[in-house]
Amino acid sequence: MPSKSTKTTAKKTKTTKTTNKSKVSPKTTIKSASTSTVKKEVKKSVEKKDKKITYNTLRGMRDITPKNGVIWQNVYSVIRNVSNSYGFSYVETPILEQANLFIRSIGKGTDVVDKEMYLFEDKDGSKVCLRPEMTASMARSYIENGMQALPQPVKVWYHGQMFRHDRPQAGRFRQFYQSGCETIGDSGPVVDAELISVAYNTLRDLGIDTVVNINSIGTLEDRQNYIVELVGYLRSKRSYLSEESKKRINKNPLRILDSKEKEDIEVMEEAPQILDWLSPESKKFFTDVLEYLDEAEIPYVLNSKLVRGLDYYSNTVFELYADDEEFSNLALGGGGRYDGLIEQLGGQPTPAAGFSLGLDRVVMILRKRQEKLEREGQKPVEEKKNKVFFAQLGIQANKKSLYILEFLRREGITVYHNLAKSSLKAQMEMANKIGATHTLILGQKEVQDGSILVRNMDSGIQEVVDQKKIANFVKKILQA
RNA sequence: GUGGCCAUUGUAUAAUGGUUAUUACUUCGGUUUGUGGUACCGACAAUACGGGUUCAAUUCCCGUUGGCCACCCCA
Repeated sequence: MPSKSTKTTAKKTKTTKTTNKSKVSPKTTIKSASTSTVKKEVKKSVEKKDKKITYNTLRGMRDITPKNGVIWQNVYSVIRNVSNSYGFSYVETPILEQANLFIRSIGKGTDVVDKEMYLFEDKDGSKVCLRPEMTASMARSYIENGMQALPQPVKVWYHGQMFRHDRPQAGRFRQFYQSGCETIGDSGPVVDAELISVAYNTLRDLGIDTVVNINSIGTLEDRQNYIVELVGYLRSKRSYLSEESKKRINKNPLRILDSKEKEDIEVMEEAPQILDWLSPESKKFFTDVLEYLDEAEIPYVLNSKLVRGLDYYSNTVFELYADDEEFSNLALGGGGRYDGLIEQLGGQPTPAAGFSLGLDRVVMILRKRQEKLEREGQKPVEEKKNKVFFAQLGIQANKKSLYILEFLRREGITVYHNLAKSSLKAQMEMANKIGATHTLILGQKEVQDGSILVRNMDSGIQEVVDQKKIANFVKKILQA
């Protein structure tokens, strides 16, 4: 990870440096404004000439490097397995969308739309934006592709980059990765519970135990009634609220519920609870969801202050937090039901629910844990396995190498190699560095014999193996 | 968007208002030709950018950019 700042260095060459020094050397002691300006201008031009232009990632964006690649692939693989086994189909949608899609669905007045969207004009003047989340895109895709004609509900999963112009922070980036599931076309509470179960178990399979925070914000009608009541209460306590929350009374009163300000927390203790304002149907729905969770043995906490910032949610809302003090402030995922969204975006009235996981945060936790283990001297699991390196020597062997590698690959065998190196010594060094337990050596002699030399890197014992039998021989090594 | 801390090679570091900016690791090459781990030799590689103060700035000051962290918000 970038523990240090990115280096955007303009690299001066040595020659530049020396020229600079001599140009600015104190020999020239004549004090005159004009000469010193001239000196500086000369210095500038010399420097600029030799400066290498370097490029770096934009703020809040980052590379996934080979060092972290393994862990990301592992995360993807777990997500794929879990999502597929619950019957979700893989989908993708474009990163660039019409801006209005998000403005209408997420809602004006939310920070995501008002402050954080990567919004710009396309060449034809239309407003487009980098997607800040996936649910609206998926709803659009459902309508546009006529998925109401598919057996309902349509269950999909995805992963991809989202963009929000936020100030970067621990576990927060401007380009961030989300993976999630959406179930569109079924209004049953079991759908909500299943989604929570998928989210919960995905994280559990990755080795992260979580606690589900859950709440119901009812239907739009429930919520409107509640907001009237809440605003009334807040106005009566206005003078006790924080400055920030005073502004929120009109703009976004629900947000005051989860404020972290001391004053606000005190005021909110007496505030009306949304659960008391749910219609009987909403209440029933919520208790049903909870019963499913109980049966599934998924740990959850009722959190009446959980509201979530996107307008399209209705009834169930939830967030998952790591059951680990070190990371307890970061939501690893969240979601909820959004029964009104498809209709709002121009489709048939269609119930739906979904969740997404913040993969950057998941990876961050996994990486920190791995680093901790490494500090304690434990080898990563990967390095404990047997690894095979292939080395070649001489032109004939070198030319034959690609054939052998492909032959082994078809047998499902992974071999590390560096065909660009010619000296055996250099290849042995490399084999050692990557932690190979065995090295296959193909030289002039072996090409003629139709054999391959197999060296055990620990014992140094070498065996001559017939090329025809090499695949099975290597398989045995890798299985051991 | 607001605030705090920070910025020297790929990584981790040392030093200084004034000769060639330290050291280690990594990378690359070598210590004679078909054998790695150790040892030895060598090479590449940095003061984020812009401006100011100064005879002289990597060092002091300001701005910008970026990083870390918190708020806001969210995943």
